[in-house]
Amino acid sequence: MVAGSSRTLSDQLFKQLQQAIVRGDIPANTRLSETSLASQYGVSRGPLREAIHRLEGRRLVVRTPHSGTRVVSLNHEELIHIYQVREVLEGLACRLAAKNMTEDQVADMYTLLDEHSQQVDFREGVAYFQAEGDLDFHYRIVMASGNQRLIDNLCGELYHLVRMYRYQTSTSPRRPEKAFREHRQIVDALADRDSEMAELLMRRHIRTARLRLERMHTPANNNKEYSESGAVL
Amino acid sequence: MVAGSSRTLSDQLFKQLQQAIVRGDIPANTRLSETSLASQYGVSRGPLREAIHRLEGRRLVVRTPHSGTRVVSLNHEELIHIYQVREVLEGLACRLAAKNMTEDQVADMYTLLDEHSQQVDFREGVAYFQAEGDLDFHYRIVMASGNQRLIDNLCGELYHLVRMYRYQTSTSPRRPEKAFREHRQIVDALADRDSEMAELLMRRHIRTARLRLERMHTPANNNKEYSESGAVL
DNA sequence: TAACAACAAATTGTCGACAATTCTCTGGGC
DNA sequence: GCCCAGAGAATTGTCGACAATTTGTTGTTA
Repeated sequence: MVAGSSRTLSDQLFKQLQQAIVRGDIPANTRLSETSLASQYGVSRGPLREAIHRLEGRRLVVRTPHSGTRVVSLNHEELIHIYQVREVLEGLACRLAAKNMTEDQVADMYTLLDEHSQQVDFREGVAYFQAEGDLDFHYRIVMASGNQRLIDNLCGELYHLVRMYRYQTSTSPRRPEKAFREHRQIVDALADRDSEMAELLMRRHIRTARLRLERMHTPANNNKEYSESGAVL
Repeated sequence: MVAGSSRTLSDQLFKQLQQAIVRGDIPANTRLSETSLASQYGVSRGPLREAIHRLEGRRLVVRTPHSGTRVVSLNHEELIHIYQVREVLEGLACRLAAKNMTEDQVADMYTLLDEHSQQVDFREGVAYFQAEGDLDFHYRIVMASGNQRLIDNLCGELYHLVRMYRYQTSTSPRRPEKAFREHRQIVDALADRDSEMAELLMRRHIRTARLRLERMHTPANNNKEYSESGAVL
């Protein structure tokens, strides 16, 4: 038991397993054996079962009675569905953030944009940095919304799933710059306290990503799980 | 063990407890003792703990380590937050339903409207019928969206919470008729396959309910749980 | 050779007991 | 009379063992 010293074993296991799944250490569609995992983490089956049940609540694993639990594996359609939900939820987050953000938080957003503007120029490893930076960007706006339920939905569930399924946007290498400009527009709207515009821009920003996903839909990769790779926004 | 014969004890307990909480048989903020509940339902603590963990995933109970779990109790602000999320999610559901609904489903919606139009006239017990009918109306649209994640979010979580916290709209007795007209407009948009209009109307419909909630906010009832009563939409 | 049935192995579901932590109540002191 | 400390009780957390169900295999039969 090395990291994440929570109060109870179940909490520790929950965090460890969640991190392992999101980071890809446990690949999608992997079967989670209770006995082997219990011995692997050096605990009994009781706390491990509870952790798995909580992962099920977060929709990170799927459980079938008497049969076993598997790490969630999204097909093309399910990923599109997630982006549809994400579009409206982040639109709401942006609208609320425009009202509730402090001036300091707005200033921090501009600082973040400056950091990203430097990274966009580097072609090496831009996918990874841009991906993490992008999630950071969205993360901050959601946190500033002040709506705890919205925060839980996005940061506690959807972002984990999105992080699992990042795609290389190989068809359009100029996408990072466009995404960056969109980010700038969004922050400008936040600074202006223009909540309507902020919601509209964020929805369009994510809708763009979804349409890109939909375009790479072929009968071949339908009903087929994706492998982890690059960034989409 | 009388009803809801699921495959496993944990499933049965989960459904029973969820129903008991939503229907108000177990009031909000009630402390759930594992031992007493276990003996009450005639099972061991193991399955009951797992059911409670799943309820925690659905956000119907709140658990504090080593201290116990309580039925969720929403204050005014949290209920507003739920309606904010509901507004955008149901807007999305309506937009998708306008595209995906079959002609038969549209016809069923008109049939449902006819049934409601008769109930609206009855002043006796109109709150209850209107409340259930309203949830039925929204429920069908969400189910027709075809987005499973959206369905889970709304029907599996938010609706249960909304059902727990229904308010008597005592300030405006003419609200049911207005709500009914709004429902009719929404169905018309669905029939026209006008997804933009459908989303806009549904969002406005729920926003109206939220604004009514916000108006009945006073310092007295802030941070105070509400009791179950009538309908808001 | 293919299909079906019975058996065996593995895995999950359930239970009761023990350990650790928290809350409460009582007693003493200021 | 009020506050703090400590012991006790109650509740939750954890564990190992047993029971029930599913799955894979093997053997038989058409």
